[in-house]
Amino acid sequence: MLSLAEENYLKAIYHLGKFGTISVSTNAIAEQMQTKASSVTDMIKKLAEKDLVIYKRYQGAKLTSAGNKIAASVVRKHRLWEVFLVEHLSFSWDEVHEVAEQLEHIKSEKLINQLDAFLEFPTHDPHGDPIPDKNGQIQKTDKVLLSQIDEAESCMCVGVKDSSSEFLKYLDKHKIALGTELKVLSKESFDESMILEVHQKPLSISKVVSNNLFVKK
Amino acid sequence: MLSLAEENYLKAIYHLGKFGTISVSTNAIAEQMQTKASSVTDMIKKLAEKDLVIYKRYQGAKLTSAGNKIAASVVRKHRLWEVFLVEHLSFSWDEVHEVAEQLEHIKSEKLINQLDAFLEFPTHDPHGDPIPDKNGQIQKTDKVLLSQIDEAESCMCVGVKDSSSEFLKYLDKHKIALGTELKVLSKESFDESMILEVHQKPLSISKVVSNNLFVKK
DNA sequence: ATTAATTTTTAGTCTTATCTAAATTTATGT
DNA sequence: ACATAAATTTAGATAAGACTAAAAATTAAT
Ligand SMILES: [Mn+2]
Ligand SMILES: [Mn+2]
Ligand SMILES: [Mn+2]
Ligand SMILES: [Mn+2]
Repeated sequence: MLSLAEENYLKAIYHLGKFGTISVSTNAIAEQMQTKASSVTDMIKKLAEKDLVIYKRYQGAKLTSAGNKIAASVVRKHRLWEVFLVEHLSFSWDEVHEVAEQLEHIKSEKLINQLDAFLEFPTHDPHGDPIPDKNGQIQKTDKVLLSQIDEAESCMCVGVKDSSSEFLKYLDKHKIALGTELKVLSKESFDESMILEVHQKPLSISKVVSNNLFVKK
Repeated sequence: MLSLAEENYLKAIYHLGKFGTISVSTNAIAEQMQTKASSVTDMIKKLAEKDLVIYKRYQGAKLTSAGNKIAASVVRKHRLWEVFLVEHLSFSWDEVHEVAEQLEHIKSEKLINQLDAFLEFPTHDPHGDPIPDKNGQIQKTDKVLLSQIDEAESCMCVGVKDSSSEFLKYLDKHKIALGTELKVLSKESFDESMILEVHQKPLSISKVVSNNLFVKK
């Protein structure tokens, strides 16, 4: 049984390693975990000892299939709890992350399977991120950043890249939620800002925004 | 903000101290916590430092009002989660305790208040134990042990003193649940066993059972 | 009132997870 | 190729929470 710290390190490597093939650098993990590189070295040695990561000195760490499975299970729990908080406890999407960070470490197979059923087997969390299945598999979607959309094209908001409370509140303010239809009226090449049509009204957004909003055509 | 260990010690003292007035002995806490007396001494010193318990060397520990409030809040969370697991996630009453031991440490005011509302403000957990309110107050009921009931009297099962999985499964087997009506047909003075009428059928139970079942007349 | 038994505390050690500072290895620039 | 910069690891320290063994205080028994 893994400690909370071990689970968090695996999750950090999972998120940074994107597709499992790349080795993640010590410094990158340190930044993600808000800790020091020396602490990371200690931990990845321990995880390597348990065959959860592959570690070669000065070469960073990569999840093994056992490590990937555990990390995916933690992410699965995190995202299922986020759905629960939004759907049943009236949390808004900018409030759930902190609590889910705690709930993701609760250890009970039955709990998570029953929660999954109670929520009617959701496929995505409130931020549009996919929920891994029991085997850690995620169904990848064809979402793309809003900044990639051409002028005059329409699309639907399906996720956020930056899920900070600040960005989510910005979206709330402008009535942009998952499922909202967007149309790109024009793009300014100078600063890469855009004018959108949202709910029949024009809205000017900066590149920071279009680069953090996932859409589907 | 308190650590998980600190919260568990406060809860142990809360459960052992019953009405808050009595000092709880180091050994009693050690047994409850499944740890050694020396570890308890270290911890109650730390809790005394934080003004959560009153500690005098060789005299055991007693919760302060601040300590009592925190302990009651942990118990509140434990019992609310137990209700959630039984009512919404199809857990049986003998499966909830272990998971609630973990969930009781999740820190979020909003979470617990929303959970309370979602559950429609339950007053008792699946074992018949009262749920403290936001201020740590519990409404005491007039429940009594089944062993105290006289021959020919009827009563209703309202709680269990022993909430071990073994005892709960024994009750399940004999179709005794909270709300079940019981009638004492006879009492054997020799071994203090009883014959009950349950669901229109006679059932012989030992003193161990009648001493661990709370009823209301 | 002593002695013996029990309870509690102290002293010292261990593990986990963190840190700082110094040493080492790898990457980069000329 | 060599010097310098950056990244990573090692060494040593610290804090929380647990343990064992020994000492001290309290309680019980004669
Ligand atoms: Mn999150
Ligand atoms: Mn999310
Ligand atoms: Mn319980
Ligand atoms: Mn209970």
